[in-house]
Amino acid sequence: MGKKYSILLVEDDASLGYLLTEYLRMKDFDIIWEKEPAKVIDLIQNNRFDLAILDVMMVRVDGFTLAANISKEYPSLPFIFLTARSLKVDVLKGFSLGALDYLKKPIDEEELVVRILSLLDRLKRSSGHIDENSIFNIGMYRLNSSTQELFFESKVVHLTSRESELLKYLASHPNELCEHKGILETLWGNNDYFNRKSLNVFVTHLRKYLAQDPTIKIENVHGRGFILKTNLGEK
Amino acid sequence: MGKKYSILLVEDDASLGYLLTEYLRMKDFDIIWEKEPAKVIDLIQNNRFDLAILDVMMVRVDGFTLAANISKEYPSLPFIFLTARSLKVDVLKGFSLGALDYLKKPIDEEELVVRILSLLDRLKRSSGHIDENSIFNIGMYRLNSSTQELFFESKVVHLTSRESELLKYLASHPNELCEHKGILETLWGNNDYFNRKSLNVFVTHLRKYLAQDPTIKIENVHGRGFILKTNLGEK
DNA sequence: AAAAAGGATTAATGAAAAGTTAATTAGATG
DNA sequence: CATCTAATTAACTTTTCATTAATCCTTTTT
Repeated sequence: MGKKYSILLVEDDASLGYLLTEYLRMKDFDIIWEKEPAKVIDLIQNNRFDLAILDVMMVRVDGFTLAANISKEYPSLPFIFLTARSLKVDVLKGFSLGALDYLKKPIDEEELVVRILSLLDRLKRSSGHIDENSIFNIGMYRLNSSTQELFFESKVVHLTSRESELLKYLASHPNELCEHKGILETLWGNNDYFNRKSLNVFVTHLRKYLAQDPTIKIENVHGRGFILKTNLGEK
Repeated sequence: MGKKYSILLVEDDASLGYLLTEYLRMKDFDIIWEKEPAKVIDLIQNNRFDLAILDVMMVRVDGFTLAANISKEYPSLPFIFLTARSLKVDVLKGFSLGALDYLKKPIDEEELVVRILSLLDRLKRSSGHIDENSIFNIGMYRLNSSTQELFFESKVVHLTSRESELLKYLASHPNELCEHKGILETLWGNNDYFNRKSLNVFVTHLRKYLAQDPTIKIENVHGRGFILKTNLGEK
């Protein structure tokens, strides 16, 4: 399955540190807990982290200074703050340093986890990889792109992989123009005359499958691409 | 001079809505405040937003349901929740619906702004293609230059690429002289006798499309270029 | 006022794009 | 190797749209 996310927790408070470490580990993160801010840069140098969680109020060094150092050396490492200080000026400072979130104590572990996952999933997605979501509602149809099945009322049609990929692509951007280029590069890896011809064939296939719901339609924009329109005729 | 971010605020509480609208507008966001959840989908259809801010507890519809509807039709529109309910289960639900953040009342406006900016700046960076401003209001018409659609009342006209590009160019400089040279070089890449003839043909097309609103008009300035005049007849 | 240049409008043309159906190729499976 | 399946290619039709042409109208210049 998906690889574990790897997280660096910098927290000099023993009980909170222990609690979070255990909880996050239970939630299937790879987590390293460092109590000593001075050792952090070294740690980052020798490991690959997806995210750093920094306490703002630590005894030896404050989290802001630490964050500044980290992002100077490793600007691509995302980080969030954890803090008892919920002074407004601190929140603003946290974000101005480039933090992706700023959580106030008392920390709710579950909330921490969903915030972390929301952040990391989004980062992963934006860094080029396709989203894993496999169920798409398309008008009265439903596509399961991992089984390549298209449901309508009680019937099921098994799509071929190309058909399914194309429909998934369109359904991921409903009511938006999907340019030829984007489609071809995503599905075929390149954009040449013949693949373009292929694309037309698959659009025809999909239109045939989707013909039973008049509120949706694959439209062509001459010379540009296709749009999957939903909600046609709604007021 | 980066482009303004465009934000949809859905909030049925008049005083909070007013406060946030004014504050965000002051902070240089383009903001549309909608009190009526039922009208939201329509608004999204007719505008381009960078972000939606949804109140969770509204009288008619709850924000979660609204969010679910929005992200079904427009999954690429990012949204965050704003709420008095800080029940843990709600926070979790909010994120599970795909929210990018979940802010608890009382809202600190400054914090709201830095969180919004943090989100949007990151989205912009990651999405590669910053959705060029593609919606233009032209009198009673509305152009979506990305899908090449021109809306008037409930009707839609599909423009050709040239028509759409030209109207976009004119609408980007309303009430200003657009010189032949500029138009031709932008749309055709060069400025010769035949392209100029072509330009005239497209101006005629656009005039025909835009004929139903007497408050706008494409005027010619002899020997120089064209002007898209808006607000004609207003005092 | 006549001539010349610019502009508006409509229609004809031709090339490219899209749509469709069918044939072919390639890859898998047994 | 025979069979099946799915992607690609081919062949052909239809549609779309930018360009060009033709004609008439308007503005500017002389």
